[in-house]
Amino acid sequence: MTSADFQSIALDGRPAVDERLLDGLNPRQREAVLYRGRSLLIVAGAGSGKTSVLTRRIASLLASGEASPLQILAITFTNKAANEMRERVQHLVGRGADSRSDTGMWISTFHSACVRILRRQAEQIGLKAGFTIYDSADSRALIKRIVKELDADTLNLTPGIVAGKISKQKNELIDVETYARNVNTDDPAEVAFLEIYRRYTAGLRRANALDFDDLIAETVHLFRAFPEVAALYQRRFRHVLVDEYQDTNHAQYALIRELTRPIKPQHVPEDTRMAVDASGGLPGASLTVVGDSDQSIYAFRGADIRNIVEFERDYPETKTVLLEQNYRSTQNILDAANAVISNNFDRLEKNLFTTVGSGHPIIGYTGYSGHDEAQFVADEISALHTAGTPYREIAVFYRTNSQTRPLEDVFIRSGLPYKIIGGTKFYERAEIKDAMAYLIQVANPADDLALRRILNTPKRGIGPATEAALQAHADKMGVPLRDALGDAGQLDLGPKVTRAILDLAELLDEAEAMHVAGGKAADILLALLAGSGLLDALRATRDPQDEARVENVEELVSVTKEHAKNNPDAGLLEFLTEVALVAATDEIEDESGTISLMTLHTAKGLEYDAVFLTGVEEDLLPHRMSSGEPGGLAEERRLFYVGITRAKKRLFLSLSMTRSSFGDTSVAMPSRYLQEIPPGLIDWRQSPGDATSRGGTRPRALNARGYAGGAARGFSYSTEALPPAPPRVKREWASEITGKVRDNGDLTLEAGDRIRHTDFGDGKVVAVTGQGTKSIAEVQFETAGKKRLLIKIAPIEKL
DNA sequence: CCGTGTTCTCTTTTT
DNA sequence: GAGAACACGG
Repeated sequence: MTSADFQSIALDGRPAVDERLLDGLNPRQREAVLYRGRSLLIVAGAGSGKTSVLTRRIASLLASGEASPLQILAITFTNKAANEMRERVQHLVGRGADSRSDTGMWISTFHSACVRILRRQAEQIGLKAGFTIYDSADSRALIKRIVKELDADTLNLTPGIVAGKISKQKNELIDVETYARNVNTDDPAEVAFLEIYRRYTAGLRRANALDFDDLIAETVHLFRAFPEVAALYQRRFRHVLVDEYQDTNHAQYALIRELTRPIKPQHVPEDTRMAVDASGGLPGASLTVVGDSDQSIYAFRGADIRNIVEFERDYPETKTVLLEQNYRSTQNILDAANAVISNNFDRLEKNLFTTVGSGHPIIGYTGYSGHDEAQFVADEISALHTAGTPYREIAVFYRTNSQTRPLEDVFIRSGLPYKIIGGTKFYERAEIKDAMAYLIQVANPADDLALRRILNTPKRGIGPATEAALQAHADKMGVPLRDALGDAGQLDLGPKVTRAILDLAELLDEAEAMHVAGGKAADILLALLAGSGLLDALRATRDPQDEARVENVEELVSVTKEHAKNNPDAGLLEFLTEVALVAATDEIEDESGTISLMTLHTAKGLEYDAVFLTGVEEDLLPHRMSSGEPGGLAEERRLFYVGITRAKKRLFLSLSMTRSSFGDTSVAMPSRYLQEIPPGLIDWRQSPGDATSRGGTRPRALNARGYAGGAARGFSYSTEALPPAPPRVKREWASEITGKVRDNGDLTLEAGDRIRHTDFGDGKVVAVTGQGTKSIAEVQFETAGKKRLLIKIAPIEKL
């Protein structure tokens, strides 16, 4: 591109772009595709077609010749989003957009992009290219060792707290030395934390390893310490685009900042064909960020909502485009979403609208137990499926992973095909981590953590005492543990143990030779499995679970083979990198005919015809843990908002009167956020009021529309779609939310007992099911018919 | 050193 | 209610 081209585009801001690229876009979206300038902020409400805008923007840059694929860097939140974007761009421009090869554009996550940069530039920051990426469990293990060494958990420094604190420092780009300079030496806890942080950092260094947060932070440090390295990437990436910008943390923000800095004249090569400015330097790359502060749900991970709210301040010449038209959901769903989110103050005013019409009402249901709630979900899914909704278009969301259990129980019993996205992942299974540890140790012999994991797996008689002896020897020689294995003969250990250690050393050496010679992950893994006897040991036991473990390890072998097939050039390192960075959503297969179960967090960015949002209860949504933190309740509300806006046609909100956690069950109350939805939008199959005081099966017509509650709370929403409010009717369950739930204590009933209910009068207990607080009595009333009542909280007395 | 049985923590969300 | 950490006996 010549200087003249650049100028003309910058001035009139309207490049000549093939009309077909703009097909079907509304004026705002067109503007977002076509604007040319230093920086662009696209505030994209949920479902406003931002992926479409982003892909067309990239395609238009390529099609008009303003950019070559090489000059594009697009950052997404997940690998799945990256793949999808790459495919769509490819489809639009009709040519290769392969980010894997260095000739293509980079469309990847923050973490993948940084690993690519760091593997190339590893020496500069004192690492070897084969560095290990520690996942949270690995970091936790290392921290745990250190905490134990220092006996630090005595003063509230548990591994979990320390891990969170270290992560926080790194996300704020505060390294150990910076932290040390500002530490309050009078506070023993802070001093202890500093020492842990120091040893943790040293431990990672020694192991030639980086944790998740390091991937970003170290790249920023690299760019700041070596301007000529930064210039390499600044010259290359002339167009930087960031998706889900609201969830970037400070380190990620700094990374973008470094990448888009103007390039100083001394870093501009003589022969550049790019447009230099008056001083001989190059202007910074153009930056496009897309985000929605209403969907910021990762503050706990350091995401800084200010990054988007204050974007215009940080990049003063920024153009802002607001996308409010929603192409995903029905008006009913959007009304609910708008009403909920409008309770958050301090936000960019935004109101989603659609032209598709109001659609179905939102369906609500209150179960007696988590199991009962799950049964409702399963029944409705069966009905939807019968009516023609494919399973893959149905999703069930929940706040915490522990809520999956009753859902799984019922789904299995109902024969519904489902897949849990995230949760206990394949790669977190012990046997997989064992096999992976062999591979990691081969790729990175300095990784003591990986070696310790496999030292005695499978059992070869190397216990804690032997490990300590090896470690002592390694420390004395100042070498990694791995190098100590070869010296086992000098350590005065038993002949059997010595033999075992030397065998292991030999096996690892052989595998390392394969790796150095460019061997494939699959071949190396097979050699390691055969040589170590890991599979044989699992096959030999009588533990029935080991059968599944064998299958899992075999599955891992297929994964390595599959990886080699898809990436012919990839070796062991590429395989390990990919595994380390897989995200929950990457597991979703679009073709599969299964229902997707996932947390609200992993639901972000996805959409389904029918969405079930379960566990809409106090202490769950908002989660109990969130109420203590500043902004916690607002973030939980955004989480609820994200969940609602995933639904295209049907939305189901459900909760339960009781919830079991920790083994025993407790009474749950409806979420405060339910009150924020205009009551007329929800058709309660069984409202919280029905479930507590009326025993269920209340005629639906009474619940359907027109309760006056809610409006009093002062939120604004379009009333046009609703019928006029009838004269004030008793608010069905408002008081139940803030007021106390009735509690019958240890009242126990059994079949044959006679009871009196405040609404239904006298009746006889037919049967009692469930345990403890969950027990339900089936009662035949003299006048009201048969009802199911939750014994602990129903308004009843024993006669 | 290994297996078994017991107690104790733990659940927020994740790249 | 599960998984990890610890204690104890072989």
